[in-house]
Amino acid sequence: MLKSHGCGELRAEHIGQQIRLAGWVNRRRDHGGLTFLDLRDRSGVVQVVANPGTSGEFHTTAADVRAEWVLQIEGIVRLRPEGMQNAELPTGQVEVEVHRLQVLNPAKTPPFLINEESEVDEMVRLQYRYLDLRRERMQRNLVLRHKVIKYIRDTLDRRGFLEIETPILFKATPEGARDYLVPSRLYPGEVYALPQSPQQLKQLLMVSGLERYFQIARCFRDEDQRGDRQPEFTQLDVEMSFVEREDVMALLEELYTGMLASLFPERQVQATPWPRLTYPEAQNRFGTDRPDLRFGMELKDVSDLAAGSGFRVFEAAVASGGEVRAINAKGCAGFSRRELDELTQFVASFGAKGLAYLALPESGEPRSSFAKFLATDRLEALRARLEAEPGDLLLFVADRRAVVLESLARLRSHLGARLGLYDSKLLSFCWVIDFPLVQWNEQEARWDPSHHLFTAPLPEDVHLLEHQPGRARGQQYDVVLNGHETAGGSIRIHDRALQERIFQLIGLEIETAKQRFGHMLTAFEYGTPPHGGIASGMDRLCMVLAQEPNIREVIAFPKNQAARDVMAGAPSMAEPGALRDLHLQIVDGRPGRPKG
RNA sequence: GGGGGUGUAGUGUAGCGGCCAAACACGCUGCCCUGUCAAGGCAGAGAUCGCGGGUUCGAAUCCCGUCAUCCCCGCCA
Repeated sequence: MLKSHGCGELRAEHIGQQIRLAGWVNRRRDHGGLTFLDLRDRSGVVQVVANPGTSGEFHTTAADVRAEWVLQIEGIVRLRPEGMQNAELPTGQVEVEVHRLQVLNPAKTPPFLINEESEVDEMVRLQYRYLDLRRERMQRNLVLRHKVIKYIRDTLDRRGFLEIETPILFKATPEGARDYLVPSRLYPGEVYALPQSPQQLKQLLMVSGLERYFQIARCFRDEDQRGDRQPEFTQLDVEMSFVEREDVMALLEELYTGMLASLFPERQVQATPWPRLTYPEAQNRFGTDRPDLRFGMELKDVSDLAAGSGFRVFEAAVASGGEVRAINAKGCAGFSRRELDELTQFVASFGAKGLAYLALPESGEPRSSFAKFLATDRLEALRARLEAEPGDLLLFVADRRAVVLESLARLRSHLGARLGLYDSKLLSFCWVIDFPLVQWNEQEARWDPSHHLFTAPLPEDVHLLEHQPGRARGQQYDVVLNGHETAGGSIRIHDRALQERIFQLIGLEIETAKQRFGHMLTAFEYGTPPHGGIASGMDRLCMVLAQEPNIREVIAFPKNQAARDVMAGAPSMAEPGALRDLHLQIVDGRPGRPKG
């Protein structure tokens, strides 16, 4: 080893020891006759001192080095002189007196500062990701991610789970997200698909009798990006045999609760055990199936008060089968016209045709877009329902139910963040259960599975499949963390006949199903144990734990918004020979861009 | 596919029709300096204001287009 200690490990107990260090120059403070170098490696930073008296010729070398040069240093750990200790630094009691200094590698001046947490344009960070990863923030995040995954592996191992790898080259499934396809060289026109998740494979492992499987699985989906969505992402994938819904839920809750206690004891969890909401309850109270429970501002149905109120917008919505709902933005009665316009524009992007308001100032007359149409007793009833006090601002959307829920749910999160209604360090988990098994797809005029097509219905709801499929609940469960969908799973169908009824229900011809899932259906005929599982997004979990605004900050080499790797320049144009091998011809599209 | 924001030295920003052959901070280069730790002092280099076109007597500044990037909608079983 080129070093005997990590820079950040040195303490008073090392005083007097002859040691070797190797690392990067974090900072140089040159006083002419005396030169300080902060030497950095993954373990931290320690001050190194060179002067002509103790370091001889190496003092000159020390004066010549620059930030990010790679050095090896031999020297003695000294107690720092009285008054020169640095309480800010874990190694601040000591310093290393240089006896020998070797430049292992000089460095160009980096495009941005490595040694401080300055804001840098993300494109530059991604282009020089290897330098960005040298910075404290990213090292901290990667360590956090490692610890999270290590904890999961250790704990599941102790609980009898096997970690089993599944193929990256697999079979395309037209349902769901767009697949990444890999053309086959050996079979013209045929393709592999990268898995959107190991869903089918883990169920087959249950058929195989492995009973308890998990994997830290890379998943691929060729859809447009978001701050919390990358083309490839990592899931904790779990599947268990001979379990019921409660068993899987208990496993994941214990796993995460234990992890937080063990790795993040300082982080406050809002409630344990995690609250449970049924899907209808989540929809009704928060307008979404991934409610952020860190704050209130629940949606209140005021359709009954809106009907026949005299305000045509409200009346019309209710009369045509829609709803009127409202939220109470506490203390926001002072919002300006401009601010209200902004909120209106905000909900408009989710389909709301308008945003009615009733502002109740501390003093003076209420301001409202509709109050003049309403009788006093109706206004009073509205105030009462929304528990409005002087200073509050009530915001109403009247529309189709789906639009009302969506736009108010979004408005609620928007306001929650904007008004700082919660402690951003707080962790608020909840379960959402009892999802409808299938949802009506208006465009295609058919029933679509709301989770996936192997999800089992609740036993007591099976009879509904025939005539009221929309009312049948699935044995599905989602974990929501601070408004982010963090995990989701279900008990699967292990009965061939029931599986075929589901195919029938969602309009999947049995022949088509056989083509796509024949291996599954056949497998299920050979003694399938009842089984279920869950999958949890590691990137989103780590993002929340690291308190980062997007998952790129917890991924070593992420793609940008346009799904490009700006460091390596991927994707890039294929060599003509490679295309020929793959039996491919480019018939359309822009020629490739030069790599960044 | 659509909407919005941003683009000015290496980095972060200011300037938003003439006072700008562009300012500040950090970084960088050189010199001075033996107790600093965001070291300090002095001197200096570094930008055709993303790109193209237009309006104007005059454009970093206004308009159009384009590219890049971020956020969002659609999409993501």
